[in-house]
Amino acid sequence: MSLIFSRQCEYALQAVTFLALKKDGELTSIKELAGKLRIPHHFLAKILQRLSRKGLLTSLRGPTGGFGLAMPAKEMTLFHIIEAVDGVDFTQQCVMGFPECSGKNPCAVHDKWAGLREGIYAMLVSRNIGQMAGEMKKKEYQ
Amino acid sequence: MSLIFSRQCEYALQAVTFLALKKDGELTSIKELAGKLRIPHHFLAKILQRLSRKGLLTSLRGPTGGFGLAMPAKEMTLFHIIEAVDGVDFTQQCVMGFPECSGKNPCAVHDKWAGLREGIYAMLVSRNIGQMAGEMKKKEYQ
DNA sequence: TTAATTTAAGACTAATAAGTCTGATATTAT
DNA sequence: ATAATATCAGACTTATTAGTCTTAAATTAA
Repeated sequence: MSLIFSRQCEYALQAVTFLALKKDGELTSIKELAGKLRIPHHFLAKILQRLSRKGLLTSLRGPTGGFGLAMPAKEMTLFHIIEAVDGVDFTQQCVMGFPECSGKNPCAVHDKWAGLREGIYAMLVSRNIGQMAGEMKKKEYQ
Repeated sequence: MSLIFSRQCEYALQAVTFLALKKDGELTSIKELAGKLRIPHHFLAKILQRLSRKGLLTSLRGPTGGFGLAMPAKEMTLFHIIEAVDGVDFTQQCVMGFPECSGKNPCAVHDKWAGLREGIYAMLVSRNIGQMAGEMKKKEYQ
């Protein structure tokens, strides 16, 4: 299997995008999120709690409780989420896994990959959750 | 964790590159490969057998036996190896994992990612094992 | 022919990611 | 106060990937 981000990370992005569609300050329960996004309830809970501890979400217990964005959606980049959930090791290692590969001793795709990776990074820091949510709204996902 | 290719796939690329450094038609044992590349012997065996079944390597049993490339190194692309080991699902799915995301109904990074993915694909089909091996030789890896 | 060496094959274990379950704690409304 | 509802926390199970072990079959050389 080839992939870039973990399933946890994908779920995180989807959940946060969903939250960005809500009114400012409004809280959404795990139950609603899990139901709408078809994500296992308790699994999603762990992910949201993690984002909460990282300061990306706010949470409140009890009835009327739930989760909400801890900052304006336009300020929360994809990179924020990915960094919090998966970490950013992919910006370091050799794609081909050659142990000796480095800037001083590059493999044959080292420089090419560095360029592509830079492109991925640029995408992740330039796109924000607000844009993701905007596209959702436009296409009438919900 | 963020990654692109599985460890099996990385090992495969390294092993095939090593084989490309050998004289044409020369066979190399798993023992030598595993030792030089620091890959678990039996794990590597599975990988090489798979590449063999896929027609990318030739193999021979017994003393003086081993594995060799089934085609000229210049004709074997990175994509050949990756396709054989990991498959090429990454060329299909939405990076963010949005289930509804498609060409008709793109997420906010759909088109941007399509471009980056195309760049990755282009790299994989344009670079061959001969080039990887050439870089190895030049930098005196062995 | 026999012993040594190597790939072939598949069952087995270990590590990690994904997902489930249970109980505690906080908050709200009755 | 009490019941209902929600997050919080952690142990637990399942699925997948990584890695190990054992035996068989093929090939070579003495």
